[in-house]
Order: sequence, then C-alpha cells, then structure tokens
Amino acid sequence: MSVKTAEGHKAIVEAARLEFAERGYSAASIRNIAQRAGLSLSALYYYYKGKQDLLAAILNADLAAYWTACDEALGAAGDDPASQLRAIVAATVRFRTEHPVKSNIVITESRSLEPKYLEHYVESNNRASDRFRDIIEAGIRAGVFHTPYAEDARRAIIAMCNAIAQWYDVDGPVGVDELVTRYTDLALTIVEHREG
Amino acid sequence: MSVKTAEGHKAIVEAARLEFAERGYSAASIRNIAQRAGLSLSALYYYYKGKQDLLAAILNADLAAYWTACDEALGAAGDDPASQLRAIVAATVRFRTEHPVKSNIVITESRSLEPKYLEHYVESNNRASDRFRDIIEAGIRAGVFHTPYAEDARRAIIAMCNAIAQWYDVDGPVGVDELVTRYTDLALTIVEHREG
Amino acid sequence: MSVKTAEGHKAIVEAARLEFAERGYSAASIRNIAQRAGLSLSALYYYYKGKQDLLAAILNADLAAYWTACDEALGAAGDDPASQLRAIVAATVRFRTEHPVKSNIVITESRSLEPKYLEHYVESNNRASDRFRDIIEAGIRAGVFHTPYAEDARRAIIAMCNAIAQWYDVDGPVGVDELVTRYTDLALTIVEHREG
Amino acid sequence: MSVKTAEGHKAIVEAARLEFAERGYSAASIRNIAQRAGLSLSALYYYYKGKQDLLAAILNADLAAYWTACDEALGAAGDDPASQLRAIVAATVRFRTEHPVKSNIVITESRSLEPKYLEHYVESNNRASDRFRDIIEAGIRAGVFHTPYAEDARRAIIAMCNAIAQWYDVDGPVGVDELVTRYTDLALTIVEHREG
DNA sequence: AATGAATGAGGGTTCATTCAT
DNA sequence: AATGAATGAACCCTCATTCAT
Repeated sequence: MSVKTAEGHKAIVEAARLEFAERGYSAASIRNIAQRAGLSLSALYYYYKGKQDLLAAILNADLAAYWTACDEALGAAGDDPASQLRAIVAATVRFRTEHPVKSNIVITESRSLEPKYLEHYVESNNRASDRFRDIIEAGIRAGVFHTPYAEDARRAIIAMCNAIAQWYDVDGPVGVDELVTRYTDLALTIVEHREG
Repeated sequence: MSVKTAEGHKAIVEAARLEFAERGYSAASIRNIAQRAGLSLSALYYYYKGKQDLLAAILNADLAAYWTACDEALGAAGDDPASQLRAIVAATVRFRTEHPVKSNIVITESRSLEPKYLEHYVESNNRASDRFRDIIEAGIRAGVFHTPYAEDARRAIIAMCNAIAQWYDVDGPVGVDELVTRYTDLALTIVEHREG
Repeated sequence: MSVKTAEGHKAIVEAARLEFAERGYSAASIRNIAQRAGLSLSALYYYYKGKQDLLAAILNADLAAYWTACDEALGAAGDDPASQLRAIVAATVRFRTEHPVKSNIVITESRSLEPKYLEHYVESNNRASDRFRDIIEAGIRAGVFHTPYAEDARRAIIAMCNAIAQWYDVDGPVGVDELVTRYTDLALTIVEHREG
Repeated sequence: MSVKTAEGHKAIVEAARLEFAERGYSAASIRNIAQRAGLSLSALYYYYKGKQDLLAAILNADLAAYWTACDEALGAAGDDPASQLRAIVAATVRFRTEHPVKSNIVITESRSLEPKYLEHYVESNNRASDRFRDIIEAGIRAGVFHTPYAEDARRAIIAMCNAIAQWYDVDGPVGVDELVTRYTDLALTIVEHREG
C-alpha cells in the first residue's frame, strides 16, 4: 500500500514471489527472501510488517495485474458474449503463460492468507469470477451459448485456464498464440456456442 | 508399504490426511498429527520413518484408491470410447465428491514429495493420465470425438474434475448423481462427441 | 556377569565394541548395536540392563583380557626387574596391536562410566598401574634402573604403549615383533636401565 | 573464523570448551552451552552455524594457541637440536599443565570433527608433528641424538606430554617448573642425547 | 533509512528405556 | 527366552519477529 522505496519494494516482492512459488508459503523462509533480494533481514521488516503482509501484498498485486489484463482485453473486444468470452479467455491464457510465477502464487498460495487479509482478497477474487459468470449468462440469455450448466461451464473454463500455469513451458513446442486459439475454441465449445 | 499394525497405521494416516489437507504439508505439524491420532509422538515414528515417509504413504495410497475406482468403472463400462470416457469421468467426479480430502491431498501436496519418493509417485500418476489420453485418442480414431485438440481437451477434463474437490459441498444443493451427469456431458462436449 | 546365553552375549558384546569404538559411547546407538548383533532391540535388554551395563561389561572384560595377557607374560619371564619390564611392555604392545578395538575402548571410553560402575573399574585399573610401578621401583632398588623420576617414567611408558592402538596399522610396514623390540628398548631407555 | 562480536564469541567458546571437555562432544548439549554462556539458544546460533562449527572453531583456536606457544619457545631457544627439543617439550608441558581444558579438547575431541572440517584441522596438526620430527632428525644427523627409533621416540615424547593434561593437578605436589625439568630430561633420555 | 543482535517458540527427529505378552 | 509396541525426554536446529541503535 504505502510506498517507501520503489526499489526496495520491488526487489523484495520479486524475491518473495520466487520463494513462495518454489517452496510454498509456509516452507518459504523470510531469511531466504531477504537474501535473494540482496537486503538484510531487518530491511525487509522495514518495508513489510511480516510474512503475511508480504504474501497479501503479492497476492493482491498479482491478482490485480491479472484483472487489469482482463479488463483491457474486455474493453478492446466486441460487446457480444462470444467476443467477450474469447477476450477474457485469451487474456487469461496469456497471463498464465507469460506470468506463470504470478499465476501459480495466486492460484496456490491464497489459501495461506490469514482471515485478516483474506477478506479483501476473496472479495477481489469474487469480482473476478463474476466477470466470467456475467459473460456466460449474457450469452445464454442472448441465445448464443447453449450449455445447460452455466456454473459448471464457468468453473471448467477457469480450471482449465488456471492449470496452464502448472504445465506450460515457454520453450516447449506450443506457442502462446496457438494456445490462445485452442483455449478460446475450447471455451466456446464448453459453453456450446452456436450462432444463428 | 510396510505393514506393522493395521490400527496404528489407520489412525495415523487419517489424522495426517486431515492435517496435511488443512494446513498443507510443510505447515503441518507431526506433533499435531500424533495428537489427532491419539498416539504419542514417538509411536508415530515407530510406524513411519518421518514426515516425508508419511506423506508418500498417503499420496500413494490415495492415488491408488482413485485408480482402483477408475479401473472398476472402466471395467464395468462398454468398450466404446464414449462409454469409457463417461465411465472414467463419472468415477473421477464421484471420487472427488466423496473423498474430497484424499482428492485435495493428492492434487495439492504431491509437489512436496522429495525426489526420493517422487519417482514412484510420478510414474503412478502418469499411468493415470494415460488412461484419459488413450480413451480420447481412441475416440478420435473411431471418428466419434471431433476435437482438434486432444491433449488440451484431456487436460481440460482432468482440470475441471480435479477442481470439484475444492468447491463441492456434500450438504450443498447439487447431488453427486446430478454432478456426474453434468460433468460427463461436459466432458463429451469438450471432446466434441458426435456419433453417426 | 551372569551367563544367559553364550551366543547372545558374544554377538552383542562384539557389536557393541565396534559401535562404541567407532562412534564413542554417547554417540553410540543401542539400536545400532542390536541391529549389528542381528538381534531385536528388546533381546539386547534381556541380556543387559542398559547401555551403561553393556559398557561396563565390555570395559571390565577387555581390561581383564589385557591383564591376563600381562600376567601370563610376567609369569613366563625372569624375576629380575629388566626382564619383568620387558615382559609387561612386550605384552602391552602385543595387546595394543592385536586388539586395537578392545584397547581403544578401554583407553577412551572408561570416562563414560557412571559412578556406580566406575568404582570397580578404577580399582581394577589401579592394580594394573601398580604392576608397572612395582617393577620400576624394584629396578631402582636393585640399582639397575637409574631414572630419577620413577612415576613419570611409568606414566611415559604406559602413555607411549597406549598410543600404539591409535596409529598402528596391521597392514603397515612395521611388524609386531619389530615393534615389541623397539618399545621394550624404549622402555628400558626411559628407566635408564644400566647393569653392572 | 568469522568475527561478529568479541564478547559473544568469547563467552560461547569458553562455555563450549568446558561442556565439551566435561561431557565429550556428542554428549555435550548445545542448550547447556548457551546457558553456561548466559545466552539464549538462538543467540548461539547467531554466532555459530551449529555444533560442528563450534567444535571446529574451538579445536582450531586451541591447536593454534598451542603452536603459537611452541613457536615462541622455539624462537627463543638455541639453534642446536637439544635446545630445540628442550624448548618444544617445555612449551608443551607448560601448555598441558596451564591449559588442561584446551589440551584435552584438542587431544580427545578432534575425532568428532566431520570430514568437512577435518581436513583443515588434520593439516594443521600434521605441521605440528613435523616440528618434533624435524628436530629429532636434525639431532640424529648432528650426531647428538643416538636413538635408533626416531619415529617411535617422537611418538613416545608426544604421547607422554599429552598424557599430562589428563592427570596433572595444579594444586598437587609437583610444580610446573619441576615437571618441565623432568619431561625435558625424559625426552632427551628417550632420544638418547649424548654430546661429544 | 537501515541494521546487527537477540529471543522464544516450535520444528522434525532420535534416544534409551519399559512393559504387556 | 524373546519381542513388538509405545513412551517421554531430549536432541540440534530454524523460524518469524523485535528492538535498541
């Protein structure tokens, strides 16, 4: 929230992201994070109140980054449900492939948030799910999505996109653009998109 | 692996499953596990070599339980790819809803396995994925599944089924049978099943 | 002391000697000893009351073995102080080279004996030192040993002989007989043996 | 090696020396050491990486202290082998009597050093033995030491000097100066020192 | 703005030992 | 004569955190 030194913040957050992603929150060591960031242990405590505070900061920042990406894509896309769904899935696939560390932390470590920090995060996360829900329901109302299971389709789409962060390899055979095509197609298949 | 006393084993494994599921492997305390199992700390060490050993035992047991369920379902189902896919998805949905703790541990905590134990687990897990792959590819060859993205469809189906363990509530509005129907339908939609 | 089963006793004592010698008393594990002896942990406790009891048994046995060897050598030697000194030094060198494990345990681990067991051991050990003392003093009275420092000479001789167990290598270049010659010569030099 | 605070270091090292000397390395408790030093357990770990690290620090420091004393004595002594031998034996006797704890730790606990730390220590210790060897061999070449057993004489002298730390009592009947006289005489006797 | 020193709680693990059988 | 099961105490060590400076 508060800004102390941009550099300090950044080094710590980046180090923490890696440490959290590699070891998981509770196995992560705040000493390691400080060391990775090239700071003293006490310096870290100057910037952040503690481990939870650091996790919360990262989780909120990374979730926000994801939603910013989604919002931009949605804004640039056409208004019809199919275009909107394509846009949000594409943005998600891009984010999961281009920011696997951020993605995995948000997906995996949010459960380590203590109640105090959890509230704000969950709320933020729900607003996210709502975007998918709204689009799908709009598509059904418009008669272009024919799935009888709106909620499950929504969960399926989110789950399959999230999983990408766990297996995708930038140096692998499949390019991001190709993957975007596949997953937008899959998403439309899942909601049973049929025009006319 | 090794069997010492059925009772001792069972109490410990059940307690450990809960602890691992609630807190995650590395936040889990072996002292807590012993207490939950109603044993002394050292008694636990009489049965298991350590925390890793306990995790590995649980992971292997629960993964095996899942695959046993799948195999039974596959054996009882028709030979055609659609029936086979329906069967394995149904078995998976059932397992995820009826054994959410086992499911979540297998899905979430396998990454805490150290190399020594990992090998056997990964191999076992791969044989699992192969079942899905084989069925989908058979369906494509047979001309009944029309998805152009066999691998991604496979991943999507697995991801959506796995996610169930995270949100499903036995006391919620949706019954298991209903959920099975929905997810088998969704799976067939994903692979673009069309006969004739 | 009491005999339960000759075999059991022997296997345990031999295993314990090795373990004590390799790791030192307090780092030695009674579980390891049982395992090395090919017995169950409880079997060991059937034969010995505990770790201390086992140590005491070994220490007493090995010290006794050493003094038996000395007594035999002294009995077989001439009555004059020089012959007696030669005999006891030769016996000591032989024991240290031929039974390095027993030697090292007696020398090194006696300090781990608890008071209860210590008394008997110390007494036994003192009777040992007395043999050296008596011989040296006899030699001085007889006018064949001319050292002005009887006690220090005694300590020096014992120390140099004991040290052998720490460095002597059976497969090394120096044979036992040769070593016996050297150390008996050295001992007589130390007490300044001059006849006539 | 690393220096953090002179005070912290000193209190810990002194406490550890006593604990190691009294109980032996593996029976020594790091909690006891911290308590004796008047520090918290974790404070100790701020200064030393662990039990081994502490042992290594002490062993190296105390061995160095001994060799510094030897070097000073050798530098102040005459160049001829007899004077040099007298000097190094005198320095050794003084060190063993005046620093019995340091002496006993170096002599007894070096075997508890793990390979990682052992190397440096052994090397340092070998340079030590070499001093004795060089002097004795120089004496033999110069025709003033007549022992036919240079190596065994060296070992005997070192062994008898080392043993002092185990039995010498500062409040006993024998003063240090007197002991120095006796042991230098004994050493020259052992190498069969005869001039002219 | 930044740190070195110190702490207390808890971590996993191993230990010698006992006891019912 | 022999054992499997269980225990409580202690082990070394690492942790997130604080505080005086």
